[in-house]
Amino acid sequence: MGRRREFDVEKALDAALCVFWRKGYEGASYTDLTEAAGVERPALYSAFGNKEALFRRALARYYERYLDFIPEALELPTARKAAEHILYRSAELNTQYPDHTGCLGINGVLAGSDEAEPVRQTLIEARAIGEAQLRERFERAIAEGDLPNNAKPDALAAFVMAVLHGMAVQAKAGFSRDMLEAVAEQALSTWPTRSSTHSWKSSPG
Amino acid sequence: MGRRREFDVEKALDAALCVFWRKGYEGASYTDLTEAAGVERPALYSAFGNKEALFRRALARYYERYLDFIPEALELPTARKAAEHILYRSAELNTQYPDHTGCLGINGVLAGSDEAEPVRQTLIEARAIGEAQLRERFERAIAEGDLPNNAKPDALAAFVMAVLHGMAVQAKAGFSRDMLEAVAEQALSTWPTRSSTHSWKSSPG
DNA sequence: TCGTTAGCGTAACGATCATTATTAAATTCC
DNA sequence: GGAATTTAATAATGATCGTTACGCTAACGA
Repeated sequence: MGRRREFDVEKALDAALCVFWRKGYEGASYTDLTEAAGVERPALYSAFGNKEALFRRALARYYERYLDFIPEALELPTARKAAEHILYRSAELNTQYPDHTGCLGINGVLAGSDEAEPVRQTLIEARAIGEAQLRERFERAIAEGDLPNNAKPDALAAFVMAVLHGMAVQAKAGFSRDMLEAVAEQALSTWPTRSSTHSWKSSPG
Repeated sequence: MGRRREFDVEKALDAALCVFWRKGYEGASYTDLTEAAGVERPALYSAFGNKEALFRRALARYYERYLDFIPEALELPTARKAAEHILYRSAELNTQYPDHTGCLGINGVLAGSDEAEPVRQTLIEARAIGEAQLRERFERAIAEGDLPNNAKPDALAAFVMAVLHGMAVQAKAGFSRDMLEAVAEQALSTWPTRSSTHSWKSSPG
């Protein structure tokens, strides 16, 4: 009995998911969410509860709709193939939607409101400067013969920076120094293989 | 001429730096900043300008006071030693202050206000679940002989997750899919060396 | 000692935040 | 068809946000 709902709850959730993905949890205002969903404020509240509950619903949907490659990967025959699948599919997911790049989980606490955009740009620039310094150092290393000629200094610098960012996120998640150093050691060492020959040249597809 | 300042501007900046480090840019309210600095609001405004300018000052101070190991590292004789120095010193920096873990630059857009702490915890748990799944998969790989017995599944899983987080941050900074795939490839490949023997067992100190 | 200048501190500004009372409209049951 | 009940939509809630008038106090030059 009673009046029936006029808007599609699933569509509204998808719209909210995209807003959270782009602006993060705190950066997404309820005004943003209602405008994206095309629904008035009390309608969203009655359908999902408060903002936190709505975000949790969006996060769950994100895992089942966009992070489905993780359970896929875990069933691949080798650990190497699993890691490969996750890394490459993540590279795709992080870049395929120009208006909400990155990962919802990270952006949830990494992105912010529009007013903070200048500060975000400053941090992005600072990050890029550090990476450029590292790349130049690696270019010098190639010239000095300290790195092989076929080494790619830009990819190497981007990789080290990625590990740095990853460690920073993990530290905020409570990782100990020992664990972070294990990550660093892994980044610096070769991937463990059964045979001691380690001549993979992986191809994404 | 006129009255001279009663509070130490440097101390106030240090206090603001710690608040930004812990709560991020948007998560740090002016009330938080003034309370940490032990200074009334207009005093902070007159000394630094607005919140954004204060954050930029804090960021500059962070680079010169805490990220001084980066220029240090760039002067080391080999690229490998440079990367090693940066990674291990970063592991230390990210964990040595229990009340403001991680990196100020990342936290600036990753941390948030206290009200969002439950959501942050949810994201941290979701991250940990993904890492645990990966670790279990790698444990199985060792049992199946697909990974060597001396492989450390927890470190390996943490490493892959670190690269994932790093890629997410880089995607938010505008990286293309190709660049992210280069990062993934680097993570999956061995570190390039002059000699084909790659038997580093690095020690942090 | 007096006028000028600048920092201090209270208190308020307008804007926006997430959340909800409240009233009007629509649908089902009796 | 009237009563019950759920949703829609307007508009307001109290709180907090970053920012700033404004009056008071302290220190300097004359």
